[in-house]
Amino acid sequence: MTPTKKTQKYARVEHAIVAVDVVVLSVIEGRLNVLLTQTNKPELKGLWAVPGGLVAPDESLDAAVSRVLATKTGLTNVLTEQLATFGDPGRDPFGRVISVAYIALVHADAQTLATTREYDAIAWRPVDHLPRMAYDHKEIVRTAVQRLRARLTYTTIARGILAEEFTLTEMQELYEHILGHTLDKRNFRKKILSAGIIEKTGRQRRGQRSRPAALYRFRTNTTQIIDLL
Amino acid sequence: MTPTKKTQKYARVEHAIVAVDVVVLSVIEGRLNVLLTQTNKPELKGLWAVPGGLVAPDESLDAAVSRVLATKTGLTNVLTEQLATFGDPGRDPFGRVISVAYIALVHADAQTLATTREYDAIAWRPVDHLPRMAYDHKEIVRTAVQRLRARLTYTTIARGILAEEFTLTEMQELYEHILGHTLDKRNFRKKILSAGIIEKTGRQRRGQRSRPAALYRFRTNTTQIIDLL
DNA sequence: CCAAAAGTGTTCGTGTTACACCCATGT
DNA sequence: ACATGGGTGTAACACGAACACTTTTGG
Repeated sequence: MTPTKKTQKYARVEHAIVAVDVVVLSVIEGRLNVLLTQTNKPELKGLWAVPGGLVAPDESLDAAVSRVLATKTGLTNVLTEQLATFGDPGRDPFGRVISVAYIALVHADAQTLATTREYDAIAWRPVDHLPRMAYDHKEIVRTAVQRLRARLTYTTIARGILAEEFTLTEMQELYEHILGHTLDKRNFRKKILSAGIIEKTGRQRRGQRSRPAALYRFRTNTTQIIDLL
Repeated sequence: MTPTKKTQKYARVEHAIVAVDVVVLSVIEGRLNVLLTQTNKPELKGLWAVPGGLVAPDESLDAAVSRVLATKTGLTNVLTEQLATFGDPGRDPFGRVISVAYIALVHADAQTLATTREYDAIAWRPVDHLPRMAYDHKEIVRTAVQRLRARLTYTTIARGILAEEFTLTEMQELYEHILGHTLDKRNFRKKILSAGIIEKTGRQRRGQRSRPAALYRFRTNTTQIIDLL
C-alpha cells in the first residue's frame, strides 16, 4: 500500500504538513541548556530554532524524531517523550505546518559529541537566556522546561540526563539546577535511596582531591512513575 | 493569504491529513462514561469511534475541536485539554491520518441534551466496558481516562464535570467514581475546603427526604494546578 | 417519629524538614 | 597537614488516615 494509494480516499481534502520538533535538553556546567540550530532560510535569517523536520509519508512520529535527531544533531539512542502538538495556522509563515513537539534528554557525556554536525549552526543555549527564535519555538521550549520540572519530582526521568554511572552529589546537583532551588543533602539521599530506584555499582569516582564518591546506576531502563522528593 | 498560497513553499512535500478526535467524558449514574459515535463508513460497519473530524486549512486545533463537538454532538462551551497526538502510519486504513486527541469534560446536566444529534448513532458507554472500536480509538480512550485520573488529584479539572452548583457529596462521589475507590467524608471535606478552591453559594439543595445540603461553586473559571487529596 | 443524608473534631502514626560533624582522599 | 567534597542520624513538626455521633429535613 503506497502512501499515494492510501490517501486516495481523502483526495479532495486540503492536506496539512506535519513536522516533529525536538527540544533537546541537557545540564551543562550546572545550567539547563537546550540544543538550538540556526535556520538557513533567508526569511528567518539569524533566528534560532529547535531541531525539527517533516514527517515522511510512511514514517511513525517516533521514527521521525529519531531520524531528525540522528541527521541534524548526531544524537542516537536518546530518551524522548511526546510533549504537545502546536497547530495554530500562521505559526509557520511559509504554510500550514502542524508540529508535534517532543522532549529529548541527553547525558552530560554526549553533549560535546552532539554539538559538531550538519550544515547550519548548532549550539547549546541556557533555557533562561533564549535568543530570538523562529516560529513559536520559544513557547515550545518553555512548555518543555515546565514539563521537565514537573516530571522530575514524580518520575525517574532524570535517568535521561544523568550518565550511565553517577554520584549522588551529581544527581542532587542536577535536581537543584532543574528545579531552581537547593535541596538538603541528607534528606535527598534518604528519599532517593529509600525509593529504591538506584543501586551502587561498586565502583568509585576518584581523582578529585577529596574523598572518593560511590557511583550509582538506575536499577531499570524505563522511566517509572514514582513519588520522589 | 489563502491556504493554497501559504502551502506553496512546501508544494513538493507529501502532505498528511490532520484530524482531531475528542474523548468526551462524563459521570452518569455513578460511572465514568465516554461519548461514542457509530461510524457510517461501510468498511468499519458496527465499530464505534470517538467524535472527530479533519482540521480545516485555516483553522486552529482548538477551533476544530469546538466545531467537531458542536456539529457532531451538539455540545458547546466545553472544557477541553489536549491529550496527545497519535500518528502511526496505518492507524487509519484509508490513509495517513495524524490525530490530535483531546479530552473534553461535560457536566452531568448537559448529558441528556448531548445524545440526540447528527446522522450516525451516538451514545454514552462506560469506559470500563468499551465496545469494538475503529482505528486506535480504544487506546486513545484508555490514555484519556488515565490522564483524567492523574489530573484529578492535583488540578481542579473536576470543575469540567460538575454542574455550576454542586454539593460536597456530589463532588466526593465524582472523585470516588473516577478514582475507583471510596474516600473518607470528613477528610475529603477538610482537604477540599482548606484548599480554598470552592465557596458556598448560599443556596441549598432541598427536596430529598433528608437534611438539605449546602451548594458550592468553584471560585475560579480556570483549571488550576493545586495539590488536592 | 422515623428514615436518610448532611455536617462536624480528635487522636495517632507516619513522613518531611531542619540541622552539624567526622571521614577519606589528593596535593 | 590541610583543603575538598563524601558521607551519616536525630528531634521537632506537619500532614494524612482512621474513626462515630448529632442535626435537619421530608414523608
